[in-house]
Amino acid sequence: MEKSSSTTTFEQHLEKRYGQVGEEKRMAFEAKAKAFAIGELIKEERRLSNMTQEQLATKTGTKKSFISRIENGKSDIQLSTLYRILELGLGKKISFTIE
Amino acid sequence: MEKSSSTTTFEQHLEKRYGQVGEEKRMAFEAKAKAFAIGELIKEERRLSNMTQEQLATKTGTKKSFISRIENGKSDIQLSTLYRILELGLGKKISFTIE
DNA sequence: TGTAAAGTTAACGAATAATGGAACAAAAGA
DNA sequence: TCTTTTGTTCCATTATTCGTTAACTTTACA
Repeated sequence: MEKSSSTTTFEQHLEKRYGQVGEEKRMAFEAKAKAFAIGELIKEERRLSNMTQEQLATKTGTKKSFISRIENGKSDIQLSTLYRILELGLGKKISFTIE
Repeated sequence: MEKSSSTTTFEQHLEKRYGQVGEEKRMAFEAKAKAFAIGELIKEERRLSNMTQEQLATKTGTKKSFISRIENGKSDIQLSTLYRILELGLGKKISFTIE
């Protein structure tokens, strides 16, 4: 069920999570859904690394409560936070694709 | 000189801008350099779209001064800001790759 | 050259992310 | 079931982005 490594567009995440919806409705929760999608990605990677939220938190110098909020898309995090979690915490390389 | 569309890792951006450097030195300015790299990406895309900072700012509901700060890596922006600029402002789709 | 357009920087409040702690809920194991 | 681990939510405080104006610098071009 877990993907081991992936390129995931936000649209794909939306699709996977909410299914096909109208363009208008989509716009409504897009921002929230995107934050959620990033969180989902982090959660997946963390689990693949066999880490608890607390371990990830310790490694990135924060607390498990913060990790939880991020994974559940409840925080509009800064780019540096994203890097810290993914690279420092999970040892992953992250890159952007713009098209 | 301008790339029309691209997948760019932060490392590639670092290489392009600072050349090969020692691992320790790199760590020192990594965060700053990454913010800068994102800014560079945005600047490239904006220029390819033949827009001024002011036009981009208007389109995304902010001011040119803020766009300038972002493009020059002086602000550790939030994810929502990144989407707003790239998608709403420049009509680009952005996706992440984690490896 | 001079002038206007485009871009940069500083400074300021307002909004909000980041942080830490604690209490609670859910999941996993014995 | 009981116990422990793991994860979630809430609260208060601190730190920083965001939005904005204004002044300054650089670039473009007649």
